Parts: sequence; C-alpha cells; structure tokens
Amino acid sequence: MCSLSMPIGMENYQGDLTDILRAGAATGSSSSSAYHSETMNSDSWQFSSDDNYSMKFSTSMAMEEVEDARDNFGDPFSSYIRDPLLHELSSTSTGGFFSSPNSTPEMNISVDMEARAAPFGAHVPGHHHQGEVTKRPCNNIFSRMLQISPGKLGGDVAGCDSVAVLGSPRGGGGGGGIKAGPGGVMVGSDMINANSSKGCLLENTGVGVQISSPRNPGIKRRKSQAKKVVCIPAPAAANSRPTGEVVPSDLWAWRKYGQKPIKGSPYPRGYYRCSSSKGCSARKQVERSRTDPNMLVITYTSEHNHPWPTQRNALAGSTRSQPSKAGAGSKTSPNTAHHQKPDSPAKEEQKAAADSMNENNHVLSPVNATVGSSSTVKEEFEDIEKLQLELDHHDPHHQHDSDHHQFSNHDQVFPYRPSMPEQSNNQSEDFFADLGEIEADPLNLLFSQCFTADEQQKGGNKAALDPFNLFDWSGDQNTNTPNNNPSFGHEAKRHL
DNA sequence: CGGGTTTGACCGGCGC
DNA sequence: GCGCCGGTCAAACCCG
Repeated sequence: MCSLSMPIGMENYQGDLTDILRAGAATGSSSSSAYHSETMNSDSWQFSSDDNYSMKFSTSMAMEEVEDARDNFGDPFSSYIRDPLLHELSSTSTGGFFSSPNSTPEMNISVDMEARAAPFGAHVPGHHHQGEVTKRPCNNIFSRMLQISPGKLGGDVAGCDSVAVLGSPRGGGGGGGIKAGPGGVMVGSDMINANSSKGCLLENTGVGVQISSPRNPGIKRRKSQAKKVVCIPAPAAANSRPTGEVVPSDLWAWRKYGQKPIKGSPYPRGYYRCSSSKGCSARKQVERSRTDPNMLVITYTSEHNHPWPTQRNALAGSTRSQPSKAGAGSKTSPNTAHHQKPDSPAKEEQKAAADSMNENNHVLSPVNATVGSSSTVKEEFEDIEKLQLELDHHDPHHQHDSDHHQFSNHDQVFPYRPSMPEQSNNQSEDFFADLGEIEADPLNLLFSQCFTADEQQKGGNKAALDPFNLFDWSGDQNTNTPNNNPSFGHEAKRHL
C-alpha cells in the first residue's frame, strides 16, 4: 500500500528526500510495529477521517545550475536549517502523522526532486542506491499511501501534490547570484518539468521569484528565486477558519506582511516573513490551490538565517482571538469586515505551536532538545540510527519497489554548505556546530519524540504525537473545508 | 509597549 | 512604451 515513487534522477536527492523518507523509514522500521497501530490513532490527524480525505504531499525540486548551486549551495530548505514545515511533514510523519492508523484516509505523498544536492548523504547510511528509500517498508510512517513522484512545476496549481524547489537561474554569476539577504542563498534552477505528476501542478509561473524587495537594490525579484512549494491538505473542518484561510503551523514564527488577490484564483495569497529573527529573509506564501481548495500551497522562499527560534517570539500578537472589529477593519468595509477572518491563521498557528511546545516542551522543544540538550539528542539519535539499521536489515517487509522509486545518478551530489552570511570563521564553526546539533535535531527529536510520544501516548499525552502542531490547524472549530465555507471567497473578492 | 494583522499604495518585472 | 500583475512597504489599528 505504501507506494513510493520517485522520478528518475532523484538519486542525488536523497538529502531532502531522505529528509522526508528517512524519517519515515526510521519510524517505519524502528517504530513501525509499536507505533503503527498502537500509538497512533486517527485523532492524531486533524483531518476529518470520514471524508476520505486524501493527503497529498509532494516535493518537487529542481536545480539547474549546478555550478551556481555549488557555490551558493546553502540549501535553504534542507539540512541544517531546514524547513520546519517539511520537517513536520516528514518527521511528524515519523511522529505519527504518516503513521496514522488504518483508519486514516489515503495519503498521497509525492516528492518531486528533479535535481538536488544531497545534504543528507551522511545521514542516510542506508540509502546509497536508487530506490533505496523506496525500498523501505511502508508499514509505518507512510502506512497509507506514500507516493513520491515527479511533480510538475510551472503549471497551474491544480492538483497540487508537490513540493517544489524552484531554482534560480541566476546563480552566482552576475548580480551576485541568488543571495537573498542574509543567509538567503537559493539553489538556482529553472523548473524542470521532465516529470509531471498528476497531482500537483504548482500554480506557479514556472518562473522563480526573487526574494528581495524591489526596494532592495541589486536584488531582483520574481525570477531567479528558488522556491520550495509545499502542497498540503488544507485543514479540515476542525482546523480551518471561518474565512477558510488556514496556515499550517511550523516552528518558525511568521508575520504576515501582505495579502494579495491572485488573478485567476478565487483565493488570496498571504505573504509571510519570518519574525523569529530580525534580518531573516525567509518568507512564505500561503494560498489555496485554485483547483483544489482542499490543498494549501505554501511557497517558501529564501531561508532562515538563524536556528529555530528558542521560543516563538511572535506570540505577542498571536493571541488575538477575535476578528478585527473596526481597527484594521476600519479600512475594511462592513461587508468585507463581516467576512474578515476572525483570527489570523498565523497567530492561531503560533499559539497552537507555542501551546504545544509548552505542553510538551520536555519532549518537543527543538531548541531545548537541540541546543540545550544536544548531547542527549545525539545519543538518542545514535540509538535510533542503530535501531533503524538493525530493523532495516531485519525488516521482512523490506521491499524494493523500484517501480515507484526511481532515482537517477546523473545528478551531482554536492556537499552541503549552509549559507551563513557574515559569519566569522569561528562564529561559523560555532554556528555550524550548533547547526549540526540542530540538523540532527529534527529527526532526532522526532524519532525520540516518536518513542517518547509512544511512551506518553500510553500515558495519555496525545499531544506528543503532533509535536509541532503541524496539523493542529489552528482555527475555528466550526469551519469546514473551504469549499464549505461560503465566506472563504469573499475575502478574495474584496480585492476583486 | 511590543508584537501582530490589515490593507491601500507603491514599485518593478514581464508580456504585449 | 504601456499596462497588468505580483510582491512589498508602511500606516493604522488590534491584542494581551
């Protein structure tokens, strides 16, 4: 049931791929039996289980200019400072998200990695050849249906089952490459549509988008901006907001700085930037798939130039629980005000995440675990590694489903070099050291969390299963899927 | 007070 | 060259 498919040429993408899969593999092999049916329950999913909800998660990554990438390869979306969301998606899966019980609906996870460096090679001991990852038993994390398949970018955001990294063609050459502010180095590339998945045609211009503000001279926007597009299922009723705008929570604190109606789409696009750290150029765009309102398309641009926030410092305004009445609403017409989302998703998300972290801080806090207790984490990680390896060797379910898991070798694997702007050597070392801890952290945490969660689960702490509240779509409990939410389109209409 | 969101305006890229 | 469009800014306001 667990079908993993990878586009040809993904071999070198073990990094991110494994970032996702490995978590699954680790969980699958190591904790599958324990976790699979016992610790997980459908409650862990925030999706309604009765709607045959299909989770589609795919990653599409492309990297054309290898040289540039090599120079600028501070893969913003992987490795040391990785995208929490993906972490959540991937690792949460280990933590139980994907290891949902039999009751969970079909999950279609596709990863499209056209070209990509493999920052994680070191951490993927078992994944040296094609389809290695896919060979993993799927009885765990992706117990449902995990499909890693080529995605197509540059199309319309249709099915949206893909996560993509849009590269920046500009690379390091003229214009300073793709530096997007501090730490904002993107892997350049145009989208390669060699493969197309039925699922998610990312609504994207097919053109990268440059991050830097137009007001930042020297950095162009639109093209040449590497992007990572994550398509995730929009929260179901329990999590969506009245307006239908929902944002998955992740470890980062995001501040919304804009919203624009997108031509051709009934749904507005929200613009968020990282508020965890000043100077962080990380941004994300959240919008619904125009063709599948059930899917959220989150586009990450640039990268975080800082470790995960020690705490969500964006909580100050995150507790706003009521819709703006007149305030921001002063600008809002009564009609639109009526449809204003009562609460910002970001806040909800942040709050939820914060709450979750607070509640499960002893288990979940990445910072505490990574920074404060890195040694412990490392140990856990090692243990998990061992366990995983053992299980991998002994896993009876270990199958080589090459049909669905294809990797290509023609892509180069580049050593990962995080982009650390303006860091002295010492600082860099220290920072990298920390990053190293952090790097291992997400999975470690998740792995450990998985186990711990399992322990806690027995103790009744279900929250541990969803460490980052990824699927704790903060929001109005009364709201159903966007489709069911008549007000969802109004916000967009406001601009129309 | 410090953080957030909202939202109209502005700016630049891109297509025609 | 022009207009459209998307991305960002920043003032106004909200919230705890």
